[in-house]
Amino acid sequence: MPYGNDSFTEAIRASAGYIKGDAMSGIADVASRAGVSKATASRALTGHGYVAPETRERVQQAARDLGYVASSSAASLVTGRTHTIALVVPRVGRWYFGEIIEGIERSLMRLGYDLTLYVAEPDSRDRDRLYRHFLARKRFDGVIAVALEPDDSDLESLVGFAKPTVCIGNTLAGIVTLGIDNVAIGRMITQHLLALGHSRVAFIGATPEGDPPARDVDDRQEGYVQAMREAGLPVTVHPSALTITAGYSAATSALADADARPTAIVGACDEVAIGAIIAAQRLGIAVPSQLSAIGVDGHDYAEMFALTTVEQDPCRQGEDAVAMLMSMMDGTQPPERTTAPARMVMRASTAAPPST
Amino acid sequence: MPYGNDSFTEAIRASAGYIKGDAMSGIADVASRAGVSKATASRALTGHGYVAPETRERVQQAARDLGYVASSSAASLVTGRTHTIALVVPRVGRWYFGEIIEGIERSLMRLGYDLTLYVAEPDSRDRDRLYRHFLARKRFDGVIAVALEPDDSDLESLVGFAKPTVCIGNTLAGIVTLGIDNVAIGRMITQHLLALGHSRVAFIGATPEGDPPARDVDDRQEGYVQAMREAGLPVTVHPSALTITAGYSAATSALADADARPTAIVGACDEVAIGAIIAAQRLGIAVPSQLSAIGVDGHDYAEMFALTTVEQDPCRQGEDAVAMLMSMMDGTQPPERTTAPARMVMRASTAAPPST
DNA sequence: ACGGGCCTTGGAACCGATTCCATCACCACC
DNA sequence: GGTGGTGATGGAATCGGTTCCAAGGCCCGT
Repeated sequence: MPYGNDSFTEAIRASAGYIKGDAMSGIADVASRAGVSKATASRALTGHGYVAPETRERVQQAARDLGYVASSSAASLVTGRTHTIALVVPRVGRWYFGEIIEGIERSLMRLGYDLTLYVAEPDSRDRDRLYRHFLARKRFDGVIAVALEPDDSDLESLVGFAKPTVCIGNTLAGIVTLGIDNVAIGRMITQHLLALGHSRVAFIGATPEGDPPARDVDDRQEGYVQAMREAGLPVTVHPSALTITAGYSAATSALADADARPTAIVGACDEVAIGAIIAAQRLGIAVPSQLSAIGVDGHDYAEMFALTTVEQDPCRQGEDAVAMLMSMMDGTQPPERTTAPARMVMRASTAAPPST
Repeated sequence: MPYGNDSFTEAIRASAGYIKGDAMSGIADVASRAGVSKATASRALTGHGYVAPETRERVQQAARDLGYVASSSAASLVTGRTHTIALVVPRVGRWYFGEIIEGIERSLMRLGYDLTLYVAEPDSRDRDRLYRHFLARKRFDGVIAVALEPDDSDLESLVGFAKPTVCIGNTLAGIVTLGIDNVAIGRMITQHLLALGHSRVAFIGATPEGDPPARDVDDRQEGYVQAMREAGLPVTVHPSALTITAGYSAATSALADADARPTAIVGACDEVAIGAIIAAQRLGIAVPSQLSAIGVDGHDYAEMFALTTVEQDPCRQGEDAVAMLMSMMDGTQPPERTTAPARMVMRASTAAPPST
């Protein structure tokens, strides 16, 4: 007798802790309990093809009775669908990424999809493994990538997977993209400060030397530079990682020289701007009367620090990305570039510069 | 001729964007290119069973030539292994959870495992779906759950999955658990304040009415209560969510009454303690001369706020949880309860109470 | 009454791997 | 020389679903 006979499998199941073969029944069990063939049972449960309503009900009842759960390996083997979405993020710690993840997760859960999470810094050596090994297995029906900075060969393999792909927060040629208009926002917040009368405006949050590139903040910086140039004002840029702590350090040194001190600071993101506000407080520089600060994101903590900022909704962007992916899987191609909404929120961290 | 004949599948593949059938070759292709049977090819690639070294090399070369990637659905169907770990967290935004996720992800990536992420608030109605639908599919070889608060029926199904399970940060009967000793830490930080001479010590961060329970902070609170009782001092507890913002609000009202104001605050976690420090600053209460604050976690921002705290390493805990899971899959049962290390870090947020 | 279309169902092929079992070669040792 | 053990390999069964195809029943229009 071939392996896999009943008593053998039964023993395995028992040893694995299943209750009297109650769990782990296959579609054949469901079919026989409902008095139909496997084919009909499958149709009844998946909803594909014709099944008499009365038969469907009987099959579903049988499935319920047995606690039947379809084996997704078996199903994917033949359908090619995994009901899984792969999500690639550079990190999970930052507020922005956390919000996106939660938005995506919530949507997927509603749709019955699993989320496979890959965390890979753009420059890390894990990245190669990610593309050649993990993504290459194609255990997903679609990919959402956040702030992705692939090199050419990465991009090639990404396209080669031939799966629907949506990128959040970064524009990549040939890939559907969703995100705010960072250049425009960089201009907008800078111009807001200029309109208040500031002329010594510094940008904090440029990508530090040696760090992986981050297109989104680079674009905001670009917007700042454009606005300053157009106004004929000098550009001052300070590198900083995108955390409160890093923003604090960068701002502390940026504010050190009392003579050349800026009267306003553009933070690459809210974390940086908040760090700058805290730095100013510690240095005894009043905000906003002596120093204005503005950020981008709409971070949870922005209101508490009375930070004027441009709010975006990354959670919503995650949900939208999922919706776009689903429509792509149905054959509808969304526009290659969607601009997510953002709106400026005035708070008490910006004001006219000191009259001196 | 049955469906699935060559020209048909070829057409499908072509329409899906594959390059000349170059990609998507099966193990049969590899086998025939290497001049061996499927069985031998499988053994050569998986490393199970006898294969002549020279043959193995030939098969591997053939696989490389064809860009062969095994179908994991097919493999799981027969082996029952998915090479996936399910992770259940209540949220991703908080620092603690983010660190754990990153630690787990890093370990799993090294091991070639995928991570499926489920975000489910303990009390949400998604929770039912999580247990009955998502986890029931058993598309994983093991589960890591963080700060899980399952009800009895949830727990029953969790055990019923008969898969290795590790819980971080919360003790559950019959489940392998990893985490710091929250009660002891609650006592320790309270006693630290008492030793400095404080007698009006308030705890901020009790679970607000109606919020899902959180055993870890409840235990810290329990430690605080024990220490206060032992010292014969009155207990004061303020509810607060576990964020800087919430801690700020809670502390603001806790510090409002200048007469009965505490001289020291125990934060349920660092976020709350930091919120309290900010609140004190805004109220013009000097830290630490007029108010001491202490937290738990070792948050990224703790140093910046000079916060005395008890550091833990959730990232490391994530890595350890993965290691425990792997050993369980090899048949080694780790101890049911492992206490993760934590150490107190003295900074400038704690001092003797004002002499008045 | 008959051909055609629509439901409904069952039998069997199929997805792509893994692994059991049998076979065979080879060597060692009694 | 025969027996036994180990290494290497291939054929075929198997995992558990999904879907193609054939077949039968029914209703409708002519």
